[in-house]
Amino acid sequence: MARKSTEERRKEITEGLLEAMAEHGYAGASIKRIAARAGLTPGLIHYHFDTKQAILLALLKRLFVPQIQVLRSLADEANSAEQALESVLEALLSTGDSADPKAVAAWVTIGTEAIREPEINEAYSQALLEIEALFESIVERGVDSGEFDAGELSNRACAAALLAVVEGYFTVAATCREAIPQGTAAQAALRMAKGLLQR
Amino acid sequence: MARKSTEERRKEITEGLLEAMAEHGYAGASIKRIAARAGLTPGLIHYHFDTKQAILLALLKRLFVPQIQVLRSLADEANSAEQALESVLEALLSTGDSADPKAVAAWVTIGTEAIREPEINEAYSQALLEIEALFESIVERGVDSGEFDAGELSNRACAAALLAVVEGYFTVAATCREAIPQGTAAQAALRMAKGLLQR
Amino acid sequence: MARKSTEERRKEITEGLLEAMAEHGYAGASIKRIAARAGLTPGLIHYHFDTKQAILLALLKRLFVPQIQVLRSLADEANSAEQALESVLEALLSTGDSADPKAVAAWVTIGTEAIREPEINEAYSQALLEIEALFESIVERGVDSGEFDAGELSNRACAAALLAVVEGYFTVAATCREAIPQGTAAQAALRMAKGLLQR
Amino acid sequence: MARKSTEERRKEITEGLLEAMAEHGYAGASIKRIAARAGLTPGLIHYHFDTKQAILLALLKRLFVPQIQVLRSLADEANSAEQALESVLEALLSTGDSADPKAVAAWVTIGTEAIREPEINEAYSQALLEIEALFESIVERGVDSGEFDAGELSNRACAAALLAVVEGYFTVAATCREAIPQGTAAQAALRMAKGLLQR
DNA sequence: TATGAATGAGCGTTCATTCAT
DNA sequence: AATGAATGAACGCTCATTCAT
Repeated sequence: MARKSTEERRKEITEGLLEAMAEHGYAGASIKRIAARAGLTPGLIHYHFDTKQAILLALLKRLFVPQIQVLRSLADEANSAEQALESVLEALLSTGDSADPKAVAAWVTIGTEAIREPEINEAYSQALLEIEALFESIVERGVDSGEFDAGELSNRACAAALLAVVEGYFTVAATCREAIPQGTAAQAALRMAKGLLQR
Repeated sequence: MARKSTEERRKEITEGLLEAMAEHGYAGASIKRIAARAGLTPGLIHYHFDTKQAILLALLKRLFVPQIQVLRSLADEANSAEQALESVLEALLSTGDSADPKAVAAWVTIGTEAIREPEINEAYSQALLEIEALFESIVERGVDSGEFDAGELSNRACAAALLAVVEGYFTVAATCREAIPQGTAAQAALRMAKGLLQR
Repeated sequence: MARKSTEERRKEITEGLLEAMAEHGYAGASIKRIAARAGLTPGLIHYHFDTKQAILLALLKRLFVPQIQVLRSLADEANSAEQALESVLEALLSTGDSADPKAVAAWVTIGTEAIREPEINEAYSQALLEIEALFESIVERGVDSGEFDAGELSNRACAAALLAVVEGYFTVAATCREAIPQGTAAQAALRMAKGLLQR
Repeated sequence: MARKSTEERRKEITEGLLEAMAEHGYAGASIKRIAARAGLTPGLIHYHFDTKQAILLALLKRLFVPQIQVLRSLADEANSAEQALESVLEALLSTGDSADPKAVAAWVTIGTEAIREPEINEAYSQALLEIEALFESIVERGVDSGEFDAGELSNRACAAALLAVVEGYFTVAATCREAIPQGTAAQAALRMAKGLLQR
């Protein structure tokens, strides 16, 4: 086995978990399977990660961090709150609707682990809260500019609703793709968002 | 141990799975733990269920069937499509928002198992499709009566969006309750639904 | 595999540990080896014992409890403190000197585990303290009757010294039998004991 | 890392084993832990020692050789056999009673490894036999000078008894310090030795 | 000398399932 | 209908040792 740096190996291993998890779930993604997917020997996994959970946390980070950065850029570059909303939902849901199914399945699976593993919960909750905060900033911008009106709801409650829409499309896409008419997720979400925030 | 009918035992066992799953996830809900929660001996579990997966399917049914019946009644009894929408969302999301967290966690967990277990997927997908069909019938009723206008979206796409909202609130509630301002889920969902379907 | 009660199995398993430990030490006495010695399958070990350490504790008890009972009887039945001392040392050291080498090796091995495992330490310490207490009661009896005189030492310090003699013979017997001229342990120990306690 | 001579490194490594063993026992003293305690990298350990067992042998030597030399000097410098006995027991048991607990624990731990590892057994046995020989020479000197009388026991049997006392105090001190009233070990041992050898 | 990635066997433990009672 | 002992495979993880660098 050619020697590589820990950073390279860690990337390969999280990728191995992604693939193993898509096929077998988290519990079924055994160290042996992760290793096989990554083309490594099982013993090496624990040289680079202390625990299996640590791999999951690394995968969560790898899925989330680039995504949230893209979303923030899109929001920043938009000329209006409405445009920001549109491009963020588009970015999230053309993924949720049609793009990398493995990543979506992994995201949903991580969410389920987060229900009862405190450390996973902390990281996953933080991710959800960052997405929510992004939505809230867009809502606030729209309210300030007069584009939006949250009615009786707080900006935060609106942001939570938008977060729920996105997470919900992920869940449905991962479990019952046929329930979502192809290509309608982003459009329907945007329509709901505008309805939620209309003057 | 006094002998009980198979039906009573099956109910106790699915309840045991619900509780064990809330604490340990599906993989962690061992037969031993399920038995302990149900106050039974491990050997008895396999007398009433062939496999662990069969218990999960029974739990899914137990969670879903009464719920969909209630929802259908609410929709039928409503005087308008809008009122049907309101009472259905209210029924689903006052649950998703504040009611039995164990049931919500179990539902989300079952969804994740459905990603890769064909038999679970079939049952879970059918459940989602039934909820979607209910939403679609409400949308159709509203469109027919002139209350709603789905715009460029098909009735089905609108129903899928409403399904996503509900599932999304469940997921977020199960993993990061603090992300949802208390008591706003049903109201925000209704606002989105009306925006989605406004004339 | 014929079905037996837990109590029978637990006895077989502690016996398996005794034998595996004599040959491989505690760390080397793997569950697999214990099972093989006991003629059981590995999975069954953990049905009857929660942890490997629990087996060690059970073995400690099995080695110690009958022994201390015998010693107490011997002391009680003796007509004088001197005779009590003689029969107790004889009982301990004809064992330590020549009898079941596996049991002696196991005892010494358990002692070493007791250095750093708190639960083992508690049980092993209690065993040592019970032996010491027995010696102390004999010393006290002798002092009271005028047979013995502990000089500047407390009765307890004398008991500790006697305990050390016994434990020391065990250790030397387990590691370097040739260092002890055969059949001299009990006699030499008694001579030392009398010297320690002479008027 | 500045390069150091092999001899210095070997000393650091045996010291690392001593500390790791005090906390985790021999089996639990992994190369990684030894390296960490010694402030070295794991790979380097096997540059200086072929096997883990070789480190244990080196540690045994490091603990034993300086000690036996001191003891021999003390015996040589004494004006009488009795004085020799007194200073040797004092040197051994003010250690066993109160001094470096890590070294005592390590000594006892090495003894247990010696039960079943032939190479360790050889080295440990030799150490015990050298201590015994020292005691035997003191006994012989006393018998020759008329200070001592071994009675029916051989000089060797007396030496073995003294060895047992010392080893026993080590064991008890390592496992159940509270069993030994502080500061009494050397005094009680000497009283026993004199009793053993009295005219 | 020194590093730390890599190996593969083995560890204690858990598990769904079976089945004699 | 019920018990709980029994099975054997698989689990996450640790390990002494090797070796390319």
